[in-house]
Amino acid sequence: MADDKKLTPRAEDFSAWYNEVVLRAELADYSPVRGCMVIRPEGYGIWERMQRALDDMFKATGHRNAYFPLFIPESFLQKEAEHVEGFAPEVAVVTHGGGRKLEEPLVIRPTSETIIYAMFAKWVQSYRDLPLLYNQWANVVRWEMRTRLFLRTMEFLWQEGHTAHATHEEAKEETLRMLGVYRDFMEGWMAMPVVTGRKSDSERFAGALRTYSCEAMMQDNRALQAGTSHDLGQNFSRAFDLKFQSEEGTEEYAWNTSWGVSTRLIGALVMTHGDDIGLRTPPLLAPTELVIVPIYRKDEERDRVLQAARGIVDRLAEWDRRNPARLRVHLDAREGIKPGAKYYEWELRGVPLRLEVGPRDLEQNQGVLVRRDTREKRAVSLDSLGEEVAEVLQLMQADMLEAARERREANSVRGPISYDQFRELMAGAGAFVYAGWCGSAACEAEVKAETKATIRCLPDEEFRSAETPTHCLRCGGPSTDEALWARAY
RNA sequence: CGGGGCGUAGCGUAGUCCGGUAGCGCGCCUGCUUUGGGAGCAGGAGGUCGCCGGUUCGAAUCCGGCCGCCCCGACCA
Repeated sequence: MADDKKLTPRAEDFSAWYNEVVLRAELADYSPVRGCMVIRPEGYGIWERMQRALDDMFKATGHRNAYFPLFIPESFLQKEAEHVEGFAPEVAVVTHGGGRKLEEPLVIRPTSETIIYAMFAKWVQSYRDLPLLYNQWANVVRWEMRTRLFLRTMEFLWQEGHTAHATHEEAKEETLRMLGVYRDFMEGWMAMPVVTGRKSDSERFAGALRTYSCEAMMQDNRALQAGTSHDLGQNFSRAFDLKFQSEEGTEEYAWNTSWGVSTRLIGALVMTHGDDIGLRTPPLLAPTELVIVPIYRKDEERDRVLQAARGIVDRLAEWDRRNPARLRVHLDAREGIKPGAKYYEWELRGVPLRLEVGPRDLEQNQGVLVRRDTREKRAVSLDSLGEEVAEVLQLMQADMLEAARERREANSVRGPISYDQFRELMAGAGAFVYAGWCGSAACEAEVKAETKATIRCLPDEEFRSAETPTHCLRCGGPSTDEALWARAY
């Protein structure tokens, strides 16, 4: 960094900027173990708020939490052919325990389908036992070659939903319902717009019939897969003998779904909303929504201002008890640090609102309220502060989503595009390109080899272009699906 | 695992070519003065120069080996 105090600008080096924000906002730090990370309180606080919101949404759609073990017998993984093939290369295996070699090695879960459906098989006999709607909050391990803070680490935190149903119809509904829940969360809580759709076969989850995903655009115009929902068909129920007796008395295999989002979402949040000053946290996910910075010169002023600031905290707490907004307020009463230094620090951390309170303000029974997203300053009366703050926070939440949506649309390309134009675009600024696809894996692979871009998804109807593409982006043959092409993380 | 780069204080680095007292900025500690957008002054703490070995009177610097990290590829939430 040329200037120790400033971040590398996004336009100069997006990756460097991202790392600096994560480290300096104290979201996370590198661990002594290669590829692993420590999530620090600032980052974990965001994760806790994500967890709370998602968990409520899962419960509201009928799911219950459970916990399955970290260790899985190696043989379990072998039972579903595609699943082993997909995960074997990145699985960590425990071969020794208690000073002895294990008879059967244990894999550390890279995902829990196998052990969960093995257990489901024990618990399900009749159609009356279905559906089973489970979720678990857990850590998983995947032996990644190249890692990046939050986006790809060898161990990460996530939730994985696993369900079993009597009919494929019901399982399909569940798969799409949870994709919708993710979308609602990402847009409503993270203020991050996503494109939903189905994955192509080559991007499908190992062992799934169909995979659906939420794809978000980061500020470098690359795509980030933010969440996936899988229709597993009967692949795992057959592998683990998850059968039930139907109403008609016949023996049937259950239909499964699984779906997950991870701490990667914190990385998505940074890359969606961060600016050259630091993080910008959407109010609903901010561990602290409002920071109060007292301003004073002399000792006499300090006592007066701090007392008033504490009064404001109390009044907001009181206001909070009467209103559902649940304001999270912090008073920065540290001495010996100038107000300006505090501003920079809280802006780096992404706290949505700041209230400056000094002697001049108190004379007029007001404070200066500053928005982190627009940095707009406004004097507000201390009498109506609760209402004012709640209102601005709500507005910010909406504005941030809208700003992110506008940015995404400004960097999306629709309509006829030549392959040369496409290559140029992918080599340069990047974009979400909606274009035709002939359905062949070969074309998809060639595009990837030539441009590093992949099919992020075959977008759901509402995201498709008004004019359906007629030709494949790569081969020019007849298009069977409109695809969203982009370089991805 | 293939190609490239780098390991010097908590962080960022100079010094390495050409061997000779290990320096700077930020941060940290103490004191005083400051405090409406990153404070100033004074004093101070902190280093087996990644590790092991060799050459030499003498190695951060030269030589050999090893380890680790970063970037680019193949793999991925």
